[in-house]
Amino acid sequence: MAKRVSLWNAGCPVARALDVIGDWWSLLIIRDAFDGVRRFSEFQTGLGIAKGMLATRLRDLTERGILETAPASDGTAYREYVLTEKGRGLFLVIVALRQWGEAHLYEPTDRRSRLVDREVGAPVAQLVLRSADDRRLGWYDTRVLKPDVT
Amino acid sequence: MAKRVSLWNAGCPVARALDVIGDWWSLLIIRDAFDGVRRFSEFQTGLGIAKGMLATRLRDLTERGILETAPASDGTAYREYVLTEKGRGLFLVIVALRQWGEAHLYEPTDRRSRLVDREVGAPVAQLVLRSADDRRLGWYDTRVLKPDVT
DNA sequence: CAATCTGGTTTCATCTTGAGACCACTTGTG
DNA sequence: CACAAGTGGTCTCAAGATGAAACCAGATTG
Repeated sequence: MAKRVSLWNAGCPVARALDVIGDWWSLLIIRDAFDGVRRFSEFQTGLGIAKGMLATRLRDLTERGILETAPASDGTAYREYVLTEKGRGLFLVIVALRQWGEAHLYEPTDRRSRLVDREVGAPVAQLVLRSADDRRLGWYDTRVLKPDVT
Repeated sequence: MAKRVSLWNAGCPVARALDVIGDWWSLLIIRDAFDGVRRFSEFQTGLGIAKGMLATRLRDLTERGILETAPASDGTAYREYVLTEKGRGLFLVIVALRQWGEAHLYEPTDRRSRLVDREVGAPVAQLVLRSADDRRLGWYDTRVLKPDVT
């Protein structure tokens, strides 16, 4: 049996998150959804994903409460896929991936999309992790506490 | 041909990042690396991953400059896998996933690991996106600028 | 120096993915 | 209203990816 392993029962939120959105296409679909893509065919042509894959991904993401379907906003009888509150919560995951990609995967001259402040049009600031009392924290300043062994 | 699609050439840093670390196991390996795991067998038993998979993942991550090998720190002749600077750059991606998981995938009563400030032992603050001039930004305050069509 | 541990590689069965044919229902066009 | 085209899928099949387990060489331990 080579069924894909499930991480759902891990006591680690990272593992559980990856169990839900950790596959090849999910985050790309969600990224496009943030960019305003809503229709099946838009996702399909934009991502170049096989229709079958897209259909199952959209169904899974919907079942997991990350997308929801809505009647088409243009008045036609078709459906649209829109991010739920839970799905919109993934915004910072996408931003973190984007900033890492920008910093480590592109040459300065490479063309790439940029995330800008809608109001001013300027690139957004780098994400920063802070402590509860607002000190700047690097990875070496933190520690993962295992779940309480109640 | 059902070869896995490559996203490397996308003009989108999110896609390119997912091309590098977007598969099932990579981020989990990296998470464990942040938690101090270094040895093959430690990764293997900790993750419950098949040895073959782990071997190829470690090789890929090393080739891609996210991990590097070093002589074992305990003086034996074995090797260790350690995050590079580029790999450590993924810290905020892991944190973002963790915070999303905590917020949306757990009941308040569920046992789970927590990320704390090493110095004080208190949970870290929520990540926040800010504009260049330090205003707080939500997803609706931002926009993705397509690459310049030079 | 024999037993065991570490860090893999290989093999095989099964699952997932990608590509494309096919289909029902909706819309647009005349 | 009739019909062509568009939308949103499902189904099938070949090939790639994954998981489990056997196997192995070199390092370490007793």
